[in-house]
Amino acid sequence: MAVNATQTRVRKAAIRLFAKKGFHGVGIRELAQAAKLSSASLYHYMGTKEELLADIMWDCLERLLSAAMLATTDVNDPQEKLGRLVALHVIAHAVQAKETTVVDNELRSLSPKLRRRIVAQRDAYEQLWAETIEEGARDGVFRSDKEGVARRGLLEMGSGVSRWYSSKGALPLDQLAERYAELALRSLGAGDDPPLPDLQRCRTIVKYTWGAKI
Amino acid sequence: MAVNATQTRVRKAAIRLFAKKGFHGVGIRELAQAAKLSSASLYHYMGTKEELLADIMWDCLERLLSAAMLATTDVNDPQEKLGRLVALHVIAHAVQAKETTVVDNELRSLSPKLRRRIVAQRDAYEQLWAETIEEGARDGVFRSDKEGVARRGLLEMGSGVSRWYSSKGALPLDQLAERYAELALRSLGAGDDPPLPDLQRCRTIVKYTWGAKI
DNA sequence: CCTAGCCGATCGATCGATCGGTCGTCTACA
DNA sequence: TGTAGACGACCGATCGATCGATCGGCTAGG
Repeated sequence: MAVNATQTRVRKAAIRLFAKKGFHGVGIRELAQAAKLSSASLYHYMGTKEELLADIMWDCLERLLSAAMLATTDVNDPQEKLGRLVALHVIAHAVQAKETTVVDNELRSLSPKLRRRIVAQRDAYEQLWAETIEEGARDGVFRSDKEGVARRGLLEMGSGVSRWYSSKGALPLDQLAERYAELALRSLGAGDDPPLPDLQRCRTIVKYTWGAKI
Repeated sequence: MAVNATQTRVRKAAIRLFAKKGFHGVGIRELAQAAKLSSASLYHYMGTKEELLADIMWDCLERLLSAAMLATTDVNDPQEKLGRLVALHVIAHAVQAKETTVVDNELRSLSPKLRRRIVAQRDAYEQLWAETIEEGARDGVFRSDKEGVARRGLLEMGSGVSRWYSSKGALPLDQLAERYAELALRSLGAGDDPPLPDLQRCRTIVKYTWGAKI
């Protein structure tokens, strides 16, 4: 966790640059300049460059996971539950596009040891989706997705939002999330006009989890 | 276009390494070693490292575009047309996972000048999807997608296949493509049991376009 | 003898990281 | 209250390694 202003500056700069150019495309001198520090001082606020990357990814995934749990713990209906997972995923990927871009693209830049920890965190998040889809299949409201094709497809679809979403775009964020939830539920066979999730709650949770923004 | 064995070796090595580690994560010495050449000799078979990347991306997109056109020119029914686009996209991303990974991830590694050419090619490909969805909406078989949300979502969904598909996985390629076509058509509101595209034709086209494989 | 194919040696630049330090600010004790 | 000393924040200089790229020269088949 970033605890002071300078450390926050380093993190913010790293997120922005890693998202834009990729981990290996950013040098520490460039990072230092963006954080208004010398490259030497950088090392007062981070471990190695790779550890900084892992910290950023871990932090983002932790928030995503806790937000998803917060949004679904009190829900039993699989349709509402999955709708919220999709909406939350989309909203997070729209509002925190840079962080999620780093999480989605830079796993390969981590050494095996650090990567394992991050992958475990990601798997925990995906497990929430898997369970929800399974519940829905058991209840007969979703088609079976034993092989995880739908789960993977829907996750990728939602993650793609971070690649093109713009707050100045044609579609307000709520409608975007709604459309994706709709798309997802329909693709799981939940009928042509599936129930839509509690968007307001999802937005509130995102706001709470990441602080300010939105 | 690769014209001789050595040039092909360079291309193959570059595709494999760029897909695995990212453009900036691969040095020319490493690339040379993988292609069984000295780093100096590499430059007999390529321009700069960046031009090599652009060549690879251009080549892959050109094949994808021509395959998509080949698969749809004689089709009028928007459902069949989109089903074929999705199936082709998925099959190509499964069989040519490394190439498509590079195309999807490394646009940011290109300088503006080279990037423009590649983006134009990609836009032409996406335009095929946009037109097909629009036709379907005009015919009343698809929901409207004026803002391109569904198009973008479905493209990202299909592209994600290259990230996890394995020929040793639980699902045979045909069934995978079928499931994605199904998912896509349902999400566009084409009913709960949409017609499935001519998979055999899609596979044949992929085989023809990339040669051997599959 | 020419040329295509190939390489060792090497270029200047940049990489990630570390060194020995300076500069204030804060605290503890006389 | 005065001051010695510990400390956090920060940086210029520099480390060895590697980066992408180029050079001149060797070799073998036509």
